[in-house]
Amino acid sequence: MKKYLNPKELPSLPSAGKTKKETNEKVSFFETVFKIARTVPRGRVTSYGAIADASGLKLTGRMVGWAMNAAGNAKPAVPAHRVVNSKGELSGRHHFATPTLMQELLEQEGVVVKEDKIANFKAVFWDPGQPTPKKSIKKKA
DNA sequence: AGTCTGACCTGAT
DNA sequence: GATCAGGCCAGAC
Repeated sequence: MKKYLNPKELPSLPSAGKTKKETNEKVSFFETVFKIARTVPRGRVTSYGAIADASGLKLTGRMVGWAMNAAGNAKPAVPAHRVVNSKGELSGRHHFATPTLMQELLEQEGVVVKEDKIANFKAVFWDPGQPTPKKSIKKKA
């Protein structure tokens, strides 16, 4: 539930990367997430958790989704539409320019979306940490 | 410095 | 099998 009683605006969003001192060479985890997100080939989708794990950092699914927010501001554009939750649902579709844009983009890439969910999620799933999917979607350590 | 949020995930009931 | 609750890290007020 949102407690934003004050309609000031959306909850502060990091400046798409350079939140602190951009003068510092230390890059934000945002770029890391973007880089992995771009690793997903066309027609494939991945999950937030997978990116978080593949990032090598201690990032969690929330951080990934959060970073995806800045994805729209990142350049080149990050294929956030290829990133869904572990259930294969287009959880972030509502955050796109239009709630249907995400599905449209996926369909354009050949991904079958049904009821805001990836039809053959297991089939189109792509693990950034394991580019050679055999059969197991879960890649427990 | 403390609090709250966040496009989530996993385990437990 | 479905629903509930907790936990996770990082950033902004």
